[in-house]
Amino acid sequence: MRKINTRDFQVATRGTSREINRRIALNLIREHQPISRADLARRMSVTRGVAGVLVQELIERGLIYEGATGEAARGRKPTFLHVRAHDRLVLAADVRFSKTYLMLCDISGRQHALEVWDTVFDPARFVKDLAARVRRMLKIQRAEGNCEGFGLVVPGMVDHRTGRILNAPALGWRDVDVRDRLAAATGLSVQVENAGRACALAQLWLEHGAGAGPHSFVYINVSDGVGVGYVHNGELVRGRDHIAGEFGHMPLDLGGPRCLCGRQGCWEAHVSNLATLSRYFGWNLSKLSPNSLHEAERKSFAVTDLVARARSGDAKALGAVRATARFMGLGLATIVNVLNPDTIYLAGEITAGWDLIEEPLRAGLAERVLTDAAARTPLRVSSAHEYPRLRGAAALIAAPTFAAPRVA
Amino acid sequence: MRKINTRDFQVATRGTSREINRRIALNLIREHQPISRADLARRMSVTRGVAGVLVQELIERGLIYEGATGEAARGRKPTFLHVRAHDRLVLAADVRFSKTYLMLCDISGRQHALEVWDTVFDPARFVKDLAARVRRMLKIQRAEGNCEGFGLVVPGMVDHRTGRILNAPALGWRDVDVRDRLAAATGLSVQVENAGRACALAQLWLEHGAGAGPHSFVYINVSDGVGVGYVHNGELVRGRDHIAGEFGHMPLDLGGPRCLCGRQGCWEAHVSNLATLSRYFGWNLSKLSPNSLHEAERKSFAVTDLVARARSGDAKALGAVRATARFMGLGLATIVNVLNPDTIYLAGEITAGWDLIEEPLRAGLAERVLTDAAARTPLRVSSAHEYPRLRGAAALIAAPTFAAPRVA
DNA sequence: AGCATATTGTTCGCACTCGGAACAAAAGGC
DNA sequence: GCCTTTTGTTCCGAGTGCGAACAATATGCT
Repeated sequence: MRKINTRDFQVATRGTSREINRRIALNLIREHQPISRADLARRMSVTRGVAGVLVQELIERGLIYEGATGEAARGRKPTFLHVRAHDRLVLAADVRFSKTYLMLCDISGRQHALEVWDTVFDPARFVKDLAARVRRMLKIQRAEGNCEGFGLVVPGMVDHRTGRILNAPALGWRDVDVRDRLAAATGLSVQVENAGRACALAQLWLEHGAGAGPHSFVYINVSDGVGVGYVHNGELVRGRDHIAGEFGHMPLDLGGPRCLCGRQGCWEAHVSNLATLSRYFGWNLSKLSPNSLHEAERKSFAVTDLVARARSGDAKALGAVRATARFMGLGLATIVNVLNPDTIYLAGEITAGWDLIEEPLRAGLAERVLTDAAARTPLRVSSAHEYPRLRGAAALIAAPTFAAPRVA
Repeated sequence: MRKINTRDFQVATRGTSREINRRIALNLIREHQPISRADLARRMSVTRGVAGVLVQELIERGLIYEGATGEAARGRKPTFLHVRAHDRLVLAADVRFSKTYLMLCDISGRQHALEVWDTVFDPARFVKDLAARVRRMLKIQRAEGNCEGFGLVVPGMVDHRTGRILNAPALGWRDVDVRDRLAAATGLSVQVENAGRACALAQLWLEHGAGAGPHSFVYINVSDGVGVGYVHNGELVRGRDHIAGEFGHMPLDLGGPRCLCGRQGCWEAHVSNLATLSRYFGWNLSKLSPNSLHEAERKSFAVTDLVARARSGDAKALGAVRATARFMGLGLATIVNVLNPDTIYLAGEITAGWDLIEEPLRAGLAERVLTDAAARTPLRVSSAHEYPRLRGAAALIAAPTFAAPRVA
């Protein structure tokens, strides 16, 4: 029951019905491939005649192709249809504090090439360097002129509409225009997005069996900070100022531990990797410099190691991990009470110890959730796909092909 | 950029384009009435021929009517079109702890009749009594057989799809089916919804100039508890278990004051009328019975009186009101960080003292909001329309006439 | 081998849609 | 009285889904 926005609507033309049905057909083929025209017609509840025309148009536009002939118990054998994906390439990049990742993949997220190097922090040099690597990668992979776009993922707040990076503390970037500069330097259409939201997009568009997945969910990545992406009705929620989903800094405890953002008691200050390690080492957060986590990293001791110690019988490590888990649950309770999503996906180093943390996490959740049904909200550790952020960057480019047409 | 749900989609038929454009036309007429066919055609960017057909069909369906002839500087004078509203009646009821309200109004929310009486708490007797009053009201108003539906608003969690009231502590109702019983007793189609969400619906569908209003907003009503409705993209967010929007019980302070829900530190426990009065009278919340608020009511001293005292120079009253305002701002900060709505509407007794509370409220908001832009999120005290909950109940029935058709 | 049956995929007429142009109707200015 | 302007209607054309008939292709039975 959506209200029509009378200041921004889309009148239906003669071609609107076709447009709608073509998109539906494309998505059904994507999720049930290989599939015949007749089967498609049955799934859409239209005649085979209509399905045939839709398929013809999708083939002409290069979105699908005819494959082998299938088997049938009786009657004429069907010709199978497939979505054209393996030769439709996109570029994806992920800028992090330590490293920058660049991947060439197809629109279903299958990797063709990958390159990793130390992050360049100066925006101008960053763009120049990245553009050069892009050109080289496209040349080596013989993909010049055959790349449909470039998705860039950044740890920070991003205005996806204008492509400006509003604030990325880990990189020291503030109000930097990366999209247009990168587009000019590479000749590609560039999309920029925040890391947490990108992961949610990857989950929505690229996960296997995504058709059967929920259309309203929250994706939570707990690592240096807490990255969150909120998808409602198959649509990423970005918000008026592009900050929607910033659950990391909601307070659990106004007088609680100091957060890197300068405030006290943020959820992030209770559950980030730094918070978990601090519990183990007895660090005093309010006296730590913002770079302490990277010091710990340099000492090459991360949450993954802490989980390993907890697993091998270190009671103090187990205690630290489970304490974090309880606070994770308490924060999730607010998310459940407020957004009441179909599913919550969890990611981050600490989820490697899911068997250790599930019980205290669910206890924390149950402690503050309002109904029994809500306490049973499915929690799923994000499937172990590699590079969810890069896949999200790819989804930025792939999604428009498959998305519902804008209507009414 | 919405993903098509392949398990629940709507194929376009021959009539889909017409359906879409008819709805757009209806909404444009509603928001710009009186309006001519030619003007409608210009606003829709279609030819006058198409607009003429759409208008003809809307007239045949009884949704609009032709009114007077307008004036024009030159040329043939236009015939004005209006949405038919004044003779399309709906019933709206609002059940509260003290009183139950029943209103007969038209689909634009204009009141025709109103009745108020002491709430009956036994569900069976409640339904029987309410149905009798409905019949009488329809008879007196000569509206029998001319009422398009019945919207019921309840203080508690409601499964809008099945019409079951899951939990309404103020009424002592738990898992009660009211909709079907009420539908059987009155012969009307009945819709049930939670109070906070109903207010949001009223704001979305019935406010004057709603066409110019935001399509993503949060409506917050602070009174006995905190009622919230969240509208995203012109659509009310209800959630998997129909609890979405329960911001009242997010923690500000895990060790904070005890809440009526049994937990500690909920936002509601900091800002409800009971919390505000407790600050003034020095009550100890953890020792209060759940009915303390009603005791205060019986003493006929409410937050409205507290605001009056604050205004007349009672420093302690002013302090209590402003302390609540700061906590309201702190909670709003989480809402802004998480949903980042276009606008936040505020309602409740304490907003009567908006000039007193705006400054500490905005200070609390700024304290925890992540960007300057977000701190500037428009806060608007809900326009002083009477009975927002009853108007919300009416909107439950009126909305389907104007909502966007389901497509793709 | 010949025929019935079953299934896939195509083709055609029909009713419906928007889009554009021509038209009639109604008003004011000269 | 005629021109100009604006509104509202009518018509035909091109594009749509829908149903039925059709051709193509396979299997099973006699």
